[in-house]
Amino acid sequence: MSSSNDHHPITSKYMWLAGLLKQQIEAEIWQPREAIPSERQLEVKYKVSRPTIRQAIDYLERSGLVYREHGRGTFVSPQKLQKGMQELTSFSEDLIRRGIKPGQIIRSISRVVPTENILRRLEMEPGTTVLQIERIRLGDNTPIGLQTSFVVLEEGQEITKEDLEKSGSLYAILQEKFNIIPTEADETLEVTLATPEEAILLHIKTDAPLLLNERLTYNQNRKPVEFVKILYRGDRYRYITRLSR
Amino acid sequence: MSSSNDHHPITSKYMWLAGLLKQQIEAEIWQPREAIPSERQLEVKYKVSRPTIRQAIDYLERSGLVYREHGRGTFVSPQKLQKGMQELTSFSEDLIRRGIKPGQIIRSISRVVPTENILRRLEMEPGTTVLQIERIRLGDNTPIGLQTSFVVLEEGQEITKEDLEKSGSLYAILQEKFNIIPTEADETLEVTLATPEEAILLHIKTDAPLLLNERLTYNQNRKPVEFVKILYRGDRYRYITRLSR
DNA sequence: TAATAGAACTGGTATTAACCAGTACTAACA
DNA sequence: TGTTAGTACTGGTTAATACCAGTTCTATTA
Repeated sequence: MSSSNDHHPITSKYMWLAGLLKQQIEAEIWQPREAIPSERQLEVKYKVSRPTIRQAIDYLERSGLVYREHGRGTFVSPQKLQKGMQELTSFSEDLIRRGIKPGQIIRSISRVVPTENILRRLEMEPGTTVLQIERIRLGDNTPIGLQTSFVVLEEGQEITKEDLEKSGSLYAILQEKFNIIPTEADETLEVTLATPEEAILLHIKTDAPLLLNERLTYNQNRKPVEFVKILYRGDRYRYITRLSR
Repeated sequence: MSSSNDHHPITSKYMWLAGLLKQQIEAEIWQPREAIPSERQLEVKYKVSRPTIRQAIDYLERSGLVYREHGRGTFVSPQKLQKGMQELTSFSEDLIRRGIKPGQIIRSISRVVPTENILRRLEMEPGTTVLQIERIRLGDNTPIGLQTSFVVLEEGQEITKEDLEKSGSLYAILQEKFNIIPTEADETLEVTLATPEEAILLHIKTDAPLLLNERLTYNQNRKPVEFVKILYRGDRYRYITRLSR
């Protein structure tokens, strides 16, 4: 099971075509709002049938790289570089994207029986254990957040401190070690004030305002994967997301 | 082929099928995680070709109503009622969904020349005017947010105080009066502290923590439609969203 | 000259037909 | 008895073909 391609594994002809077109769009062969070749033209050029062409363009449209106008053509979306911002991201992917160097201090990592509330949210049987990970998140080497994760793992599936220190990204480990792929998440954000303990860890004053981010993550089949609580320093973090309908 | 369906106008056979399946799913004909009939079975039952069946199921899958497993079948997603939470919503749609009665006090509505910063974000020519709307947002009749909207409107396109008071939703007015449909938005959330003026309007103390939500909304073709700033009372509002990749 | 009909493009929908690729169960085999 | 190979399901991919439905421009017409 070799990789050889990260974003668009060539598993099918339409994915190969989509990757090819994506490359050209990113190389700015066409300007934003400029039309790409019509489906009939692509059909001739790449010698594939129109259904396949349309499948490839469907994919690009869903990814937000192009938009279609009936009777006019298919056009390159403006806003280069912002691609994928709507994607479900991990903390480290998120910071890298903004040009900030991510870092972390792992405070603890152990199997625990979570509170009833968390157990219910993770849709688990009473008495089951989850992996709890407590981390201090750094941005350019200064603390910006306190994170506590509760990860649903079978008996025998374990993640070590070394795994986390090497990769930095929990999502990358889940995918590589256990083939668990987070695909959807419900998030809430609200304002809270720092407790004395939190204040010390984040190098701020007690009662300083914090951004509390709670996230429940699901895999492909809507099974809960992880519940996370992150307390961000109000003065050093801004949450960014993209919505669509 | 009667209507009886509001969200999915019957414009095509696959949409008709999708609506039909959606009704059955919502009527809980099949339990969550239970398989719906296979594509070949549906082909016979509804007398449509498999590509059409697949188009309908593609739509349902994107909507999050079902998920597919290669070699096993297509299954009903759990979590009824949460459908559409990932959608781009207006403030009022948002509150209704949570069972809170939305309300508003319109403080001002007028054409203004916005600041350079906002002009740039809305991708407009210098000197152009936008419609500025200042509102106090209410939840169950108490203030929970201060909202300032900057809406891109052509000369002649106007929205009156009466329009807003009647409908309550800016998005509904944009769609009905001018056929402008917001489809995507970039949002940021951060913590700020209340200025004396903001404190008075929101019935809180100066320097109380607030949740600042900025949103830039785009239409189908990625043209900016609206820039909004909303200051929420930290003690009365929790932001909810859904992410997916 | 201005309005209009139509041709020639664009993407959208639908059908037919094969075959590939996972999954799960069963019957034959060692 | 336990393993294995087969088979009959599932969804996934690709093709060839036809026609529908918007958009744009041009050449004809009044």
